Amino acid sequence: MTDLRAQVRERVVAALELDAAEQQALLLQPPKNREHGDIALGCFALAKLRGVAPPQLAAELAARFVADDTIESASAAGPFVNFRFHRAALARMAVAGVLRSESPFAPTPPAAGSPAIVIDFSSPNIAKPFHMGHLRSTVIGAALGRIHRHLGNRVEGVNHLGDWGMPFAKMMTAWMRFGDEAELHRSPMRHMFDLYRRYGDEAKAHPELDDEAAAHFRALESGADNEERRMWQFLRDESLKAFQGPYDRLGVTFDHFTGESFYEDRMEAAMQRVAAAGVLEVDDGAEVVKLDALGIKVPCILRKSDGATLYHTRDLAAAFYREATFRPSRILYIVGAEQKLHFEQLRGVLKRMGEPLADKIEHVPFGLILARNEETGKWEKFASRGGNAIFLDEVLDEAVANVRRIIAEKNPDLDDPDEVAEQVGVSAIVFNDLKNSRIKDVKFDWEQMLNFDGETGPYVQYAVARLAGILRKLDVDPDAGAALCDGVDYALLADAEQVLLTMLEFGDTVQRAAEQSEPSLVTALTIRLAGDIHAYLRDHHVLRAEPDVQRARTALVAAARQLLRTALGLIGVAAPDRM
RNA sequence: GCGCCCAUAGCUCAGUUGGAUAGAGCAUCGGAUUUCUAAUCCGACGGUCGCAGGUUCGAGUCCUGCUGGGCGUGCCA
Repeated sequence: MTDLRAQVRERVVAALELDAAEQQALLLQPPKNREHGDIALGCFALAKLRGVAPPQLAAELAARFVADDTIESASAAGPFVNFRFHRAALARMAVAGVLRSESPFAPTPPAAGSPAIVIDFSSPNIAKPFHMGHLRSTVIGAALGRIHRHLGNRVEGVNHLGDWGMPFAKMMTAWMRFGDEAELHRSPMRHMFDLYRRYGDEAKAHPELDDEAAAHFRALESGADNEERRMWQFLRDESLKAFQGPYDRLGVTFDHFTGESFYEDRMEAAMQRVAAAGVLEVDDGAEVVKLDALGIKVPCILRKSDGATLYHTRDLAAAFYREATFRPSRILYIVGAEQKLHFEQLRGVLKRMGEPLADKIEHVPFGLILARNEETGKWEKFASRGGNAIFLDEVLDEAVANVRRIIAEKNPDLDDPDEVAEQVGVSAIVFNDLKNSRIKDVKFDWEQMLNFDGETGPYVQYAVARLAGILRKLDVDPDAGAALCDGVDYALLADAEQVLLTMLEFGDTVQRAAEQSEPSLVTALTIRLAGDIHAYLRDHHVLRAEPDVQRARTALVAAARQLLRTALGLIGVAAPDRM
């Protein structure tokens, strides 16, 4: 609620002549019960600083406050002061703010020379199909990228592909042992997935396969132009081609496709830096950095006893590279919560080296995707090897097909049902993933995922479609923007205060989403705004309204549609005007 | 064993540096459509916020212990 807060804050600071410390303690919040006012100040912290009782300070502030043409009143209620805005001012801030593309409703242009936010996300392992497990990192990272760009930050989105190391070496081993040339060229990803499962089965009985894989990895890392290298290149190319499908459907793009292999010739320099800092030790033949002093019991291994590099080695080289190339203020790693230790170790190594870079490393963890075990009824982690990995395309197709059925039933005359079904279906899956706090596990439930009633993507999209429908009937260009503000009497929108107040929370919400790396805050706001709109439209007709009222409501409808589209856009959800 | 995360309505979840009477959706039940898209709206039902202490004027929120579930725990990523 950037605008409301700022205005009240300014007035309170002036009324009470607050010093810097007191201003820090000034906490403005929307009241739980909106009948109290539009924004409230709990006087507890402030009163403590001044050594007076909170109700007394509240009363004093309310008495000193002078109403103006923006803030209508300030009234004390016990230890709280409730501020109320003139309804016209509220409407003007929200509706004109949106339609005139003012901050924070429109993207802020990036400031010259501002530091970058690097976002390491998606990062699937090559030679494996893109499955549900990859969805979370992909949509959370993409949403955070858009949110930061909206705020005017420079963003470098990096797909840190798993195209190096043992997982890949295992795939290569499977290929050399069980691969079928014709099959590979006919359906590369399918064949690779079969090989992957076969390796898993065979390795149980024959652990020596892992030794073979390790040998293949050493051969690849030797840099020689050999069979391993040719295989690596082929599988990498095929995988990237295959991944492009899901990325296109999700509308996700990257600035860089620098996978682990990119750091092949940068790891040596990174190792030398660690050695030069004097923190590298040899333990059981491996080169490690001990982190006990930082409270991390497990040392960070940077080179195996057989000389091969590891995940940590590449992440360290990547951190150095990104620092030098992008000059970032933050490097966000959108990686599952189960890898928390990995990033603590990475930070730990940098800390022990005395690198300020350590504080820029931010692991943004998220919960697992769980499947229901039909026998026990309990939620369990997906066993990707057990063959119950669900391909993303499969889920998207199912959602789209379901939308297609609903369209046939509810809106059979729609011009482009397949296109709309794709938009709505894919969005439903993305929306569902970004709905809850990212740290929560996502329970993969077909029934719930395909139910489009209530707090879902289609619910919010439907609000946009209703709003667009009204503008269409009015013969108003939905994107007319500022022109729609002409001659509007904002006082006539007093009955839309719930919608307006929610709209005014947008700026603060986006800000918090960026700070906390929590896109679900934006998702939740779209649900609330859509709900407010749906409720408002029930009792407030636009087409049948008197001319003055119609003009004001038209502006409101256009602004609400535009803001919903902006907010949905941030989380990667498209909003068609008809559905 | 140790470390970390989670626990709020039957289910899935919100709850903003601790603040006013703990809120939604799903499910169930009841109602609203000659009126801008009923993928909607309105209402009802539903809570010892896992348990026990503690800090505080005030705790779902902070601290300690416990219980239950999950994840992780040197040569995988």
